[in-house]
Amino acid sequence: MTNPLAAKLRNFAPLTDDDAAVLDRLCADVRGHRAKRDLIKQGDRPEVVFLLVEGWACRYKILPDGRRQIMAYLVPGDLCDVQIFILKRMDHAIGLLSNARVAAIPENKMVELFETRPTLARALWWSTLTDEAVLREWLVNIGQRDAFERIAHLLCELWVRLKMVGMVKGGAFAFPVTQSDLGDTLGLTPVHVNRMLQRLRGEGLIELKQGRLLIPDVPRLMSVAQFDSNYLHLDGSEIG
Amino acid sequence: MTNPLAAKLRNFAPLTDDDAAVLDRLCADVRGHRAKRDLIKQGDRPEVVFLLVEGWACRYKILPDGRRQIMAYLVPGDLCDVQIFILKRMDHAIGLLSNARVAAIPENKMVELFETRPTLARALWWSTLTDEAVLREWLVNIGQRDAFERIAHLLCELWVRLKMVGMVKGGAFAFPVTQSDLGDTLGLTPVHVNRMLQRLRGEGLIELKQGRLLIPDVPRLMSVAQFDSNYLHLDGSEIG
DNA sequence: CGATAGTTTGATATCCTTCAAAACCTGTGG
DNA sequence: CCACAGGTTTTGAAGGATATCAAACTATCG
Repeated sequence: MTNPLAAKLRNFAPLTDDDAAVLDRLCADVRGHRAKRDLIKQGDRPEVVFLLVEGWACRYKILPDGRRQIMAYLVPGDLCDVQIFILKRMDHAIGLLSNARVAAIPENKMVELFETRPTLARALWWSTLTDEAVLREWLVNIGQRDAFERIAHLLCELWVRLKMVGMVKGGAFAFPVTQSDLGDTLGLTPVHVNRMLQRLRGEGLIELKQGRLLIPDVPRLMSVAQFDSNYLHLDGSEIG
Repeated sequence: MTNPLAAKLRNFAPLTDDDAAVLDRLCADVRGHRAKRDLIKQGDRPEVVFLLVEGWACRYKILPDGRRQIMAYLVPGDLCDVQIFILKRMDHAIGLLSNARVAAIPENKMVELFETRPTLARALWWSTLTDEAVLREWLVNIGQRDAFERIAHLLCELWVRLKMVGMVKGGAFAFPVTQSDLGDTLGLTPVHVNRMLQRLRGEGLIELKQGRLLIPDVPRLMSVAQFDSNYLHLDGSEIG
């Protein structure tokens, strides 16, 4: 299978075969992990950069009283924390939402790449800047939209991001996220998430079966969500 | 007055006088601006990096139907978007919450600093990483806490951040944020913000007069907010 | 000193939560 | 290959936090 990070970065700028080969070599150390395991825990000292090759993960924080907030989804092609070595301790955890294959990239390889590969370096900066833009958009989502729009908006974003790495097939993608997870990302109870998903299905906006999510009419879902993909900065891509 | 950026960065690592002088020279082009003006608008092509020297600003986004979400506060010492030149267009705006003095730093000066001043470069990376951590914590705040805790948490954060740049005097700081602004940052109506502020005052947690906010008992406010300053990564500082 | 922006108050509506239980999957082990 | 276990989804009823609307009050600034 082709490297999902390369696929993603090509949405920013073209890469040479040489660049792509460098990215492949980054993934020398790929391992399989089971769902629900933590890749890093809150308080850990960061030792490597993780690259998700297959499966889904999330950043999350647990409050003292047990409430959980998910702050990002990581899908294939996503790196976590290119710069992380500057900080002494993780202020949040990264956990797996599904079984996954994950590459661990040591600091020195990362530094070397940034120093010797300006095109790739720029593309990686682009990807961290858009990660941040996604975070900002999630804040808008929770802060301003009601439950129905919130879920719709998140699904639109995931559709675009998975499209970038070629993981949307026939308008559908694998969706290993429980309604409880959705609640913890959107600041809603699982019960209410359930009712809103029913409404989305009822209105023909999504179909959900056996862990795959189908969006029959993407523009329609985008319009109910007031989704505007600008924040993903896909200038160099057909998806926009 | 001493450069607030230098003050801030010293919470990460000690700086030499030489380093501080470099930072001072960055602020060659400082201008006064009036409250409510935008420093940059959504869709603009970024041309300079802004450094807030005096006053407050915020990042915000306006939805098509007029709802506004504030996604960050910028206080003295805060830079916006060190890396911004990689992106073609701003996906959000930066507006002033008060009259302010702002330095505009051209791209080449910024690049030069990163290439010739490794200590400062590391400190600036630290500051952008903590900006991101703040954004994540805001998501936790809106997603998981109720209105009362949300406001309390935000005020604790501002207390710490302003303390870092020496702007807390006698337990109080200037607070030019309207209740409407607060509503737009916390996903609440101004009416409800008003009632929660009354409750905070009623319980003796804050005092608010003539645009200054006093926190008589910081640990107590932190405890009602479940505030834990870890996410600000103040390892090298007394504030923690 | 008037105009404008910001704060405060009250009454009513609603979205979302809470609690509790039933139904439904999915994977695992016998 | 079936049966069971645990997690996940679904349903219903009732309560609570926050929104909405509208108006009065109070600062602030030119």
